[in-house]
Amino acid sequence: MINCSCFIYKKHLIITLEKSTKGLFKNCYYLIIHMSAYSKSDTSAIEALRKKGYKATPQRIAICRIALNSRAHPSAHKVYEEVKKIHPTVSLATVYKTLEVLRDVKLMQEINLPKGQARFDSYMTPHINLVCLKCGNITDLDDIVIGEITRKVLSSTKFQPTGQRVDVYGLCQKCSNSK
Amino acid sequence: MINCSCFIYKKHLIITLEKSTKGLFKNCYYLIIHMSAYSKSDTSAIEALRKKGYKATPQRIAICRIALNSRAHPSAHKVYEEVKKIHPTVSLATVYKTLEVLRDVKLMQEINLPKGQARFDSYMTPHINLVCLKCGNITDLDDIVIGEITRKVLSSTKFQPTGQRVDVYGLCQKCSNSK
DNA sequence: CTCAGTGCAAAAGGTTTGCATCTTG
DNA sequence: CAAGATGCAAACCTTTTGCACTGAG
Repeated sequence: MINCSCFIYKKHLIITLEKSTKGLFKNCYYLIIHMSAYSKSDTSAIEALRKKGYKATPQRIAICRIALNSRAHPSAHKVYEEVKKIHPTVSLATVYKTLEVLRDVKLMQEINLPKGQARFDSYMTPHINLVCLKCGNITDLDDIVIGEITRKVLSSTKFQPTGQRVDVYGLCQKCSNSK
Repeated sequence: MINCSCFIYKKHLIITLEKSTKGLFKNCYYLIIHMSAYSKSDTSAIEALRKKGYKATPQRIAICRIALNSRAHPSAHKVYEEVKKIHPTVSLATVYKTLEVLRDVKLMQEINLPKGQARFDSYMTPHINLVCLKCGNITDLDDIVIGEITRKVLSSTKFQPTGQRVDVYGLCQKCSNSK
C-alpha cells in the first residue's frame, strides 16, 4: 500500500507523488487522471441497458457518461453539446431517444420547468430540487421529510406511486443577495 | 331571517321554498340560482387583478371563472375551448397571457409535465399532485408533511422559497385495476 | 383620453417522427 | 443476419411575439 496526497479538480483526480512513489514514474511529479474515464457508471449503465434489452451503443455510453455524471441538471441540448465533442456526428434526436431510454431504465428522471425545456436529473434518491427562478440553477437537497410522502400516499389513497418529484421555487443565495 | 332547505346540483343552488317564503315569489316552488354567476371568485379575482394594476377585462373574468373554478387541472387549450363558448372571438394568445397574469397575482400555479403541455392548478394551498401516468388525470391530496418542506429548506439552506410543487407519479386506482 | 389588453398571424422554440442506412449482439 | 439504433430533415405542438386596433379606468 502506498500513501499519497491527492485532490479532485474539475473531474480530474490529481495525485501528488511522494518520494516513495516518484521513482515509479520517471520525470513525473503528479498523476492526473480524468475521472469520467474510470467512473463506475459506464459499466453499470451498460448493464442496466442490456438488462432491459437495449443495445449499448457508443453514442448511448457517451450520453450516459455525460448525463449521469452531471449534477448540473442539464437540458437535452446541453447534453447534446457535450456529446458532440466526443461523437461529432451525433444528432439531437439520438440524444432525446437515449434520454427517454435512460428514464425507462430508471437511471434518471425528467424535470419540467415553466418556460423552457426539460431538464434531467440523474440523482434518483428522493430529494428536493431547489429551483432558482432568477438564474435557473437547480440544486439538490436531501431530507427525510421526502421519504414520508410516498408512505402517506400509500396509506391514505388507492394510488400506486412509481416516482415523485419535489420542487421548491424561489431565489438562491446568490440571486437573493444581488437583487 | 328565513329558514329554507336547499341543495346544490351541477353548480346550481336549488332552494325549496317553504310556506313562509312562497308568497314572495308568485307561482314559484323553487329558486334555482346558477352559482358561478354569484361565485366569490369573480369579485375576488377582480380585486386581486386590480390590486396589482391589471385591468379586469371581460375576457380575463371569463378565464378566471373557468380556470379558478376547475379542479381538473386544465391545460391552456382546455381553458381556451371553454372560454370560447362565452367569448367566441377570444384568442389562445389572450388565454396564455391571462394565465401568466393569474400566476403573477398568485391565483394559480403551473404544473409542467413530461410530454405535453402545461397544466394549471388553482388550488394554491400546498398539496400533493397525484399524476396518473396512464390516463393523465391529476388529483390533489392534502397532507401535513408538505408544510414541513418549506420549513426544512428555510432551516437548512440560504435558499429563499416562494413556492413549491410536489408531484407523485404512478397509476390511479382505475388504471391500476384495468392494467 | 391614455395606456394596457385583445386578436390575429407569424415566429420561435423544444420535442417527436419517418425513413434509409448502419451496428450490435 | 436480424432486430434495433443512428442521423437527417421534416413535422408537430405548445408557447411567445409583433403590431394595429379596441376598450377599461
